[in-house]
Amino acid sequence: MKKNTKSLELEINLLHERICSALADTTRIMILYLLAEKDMFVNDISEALDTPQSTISRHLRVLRERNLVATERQGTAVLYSLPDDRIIQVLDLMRAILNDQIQAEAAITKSI
Amino acid sequence: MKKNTKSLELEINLLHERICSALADTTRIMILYLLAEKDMFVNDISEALDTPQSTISRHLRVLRERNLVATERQGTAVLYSLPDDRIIQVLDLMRAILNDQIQAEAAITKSI
DNA sequence: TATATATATATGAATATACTCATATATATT
DNA sequence: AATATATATGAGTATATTCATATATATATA
Repeated sequence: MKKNTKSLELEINLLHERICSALADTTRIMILYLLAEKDMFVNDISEALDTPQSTISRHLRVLRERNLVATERQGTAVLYSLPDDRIIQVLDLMRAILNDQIQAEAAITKSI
Repeated sequence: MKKNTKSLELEINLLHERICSALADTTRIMILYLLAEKDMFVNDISEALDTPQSTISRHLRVLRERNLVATERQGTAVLYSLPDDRIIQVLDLMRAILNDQIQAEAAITKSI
């Protein structure tokens, strides 16, 4: 009987990789944090991050393809929002780990 | 007075990106889940994943550089372990999101 | 209906990074 | 010397990023 270890299911690991890849970009991380505060249109994000609309549009596409952002048309504009707040929990948890790493490193540097 | 929004600190965002990048690879995700179950030597991981030692070693280096794995020499061998279980929490939370996405999609497909 | 606006999509080009494997060498330990 | 691992290198392949530009589509307004 082959043990169907959760950690070794290839298919879900590939999806998992796709989610992580979506987060592996500073611009997309910033977009997600912006959307955590309020829903925004593409141009709002483009201005907030001082980045061309086509570039933001590509990043949004990556996030949309992985269902990390949702869209809703409002008149001529498309409003972006977060369909699942847990992605912010994920990001915050990583930040907590990061902050601890930085503090641990600072402590080592100080003690030398 | 400039508001120092947590979400827009570039420096930490770059570190954040590096953590996410480290997770954005199926092999590394599998390595982390293996190490969540027990500490392992490089050759153990290499066998478990049926992947050359040099490839595993490169992946471990990526994880080590970001402090996502810790090392401890035991005789001639080097034992790898997880210094911070929260990285598994991060991965599990992503899986939960993924599973909900998959189920939502299945529900839509069924209803058509 | 015609026009303007907002966004998506497509394409090309330049650049960069990452992955894999194979192979070789260096280093630490027994 | 033998073992375990790290490190380095090269090659092939693949993917991602950015920007610029152009076009397509949906909607609102005149």
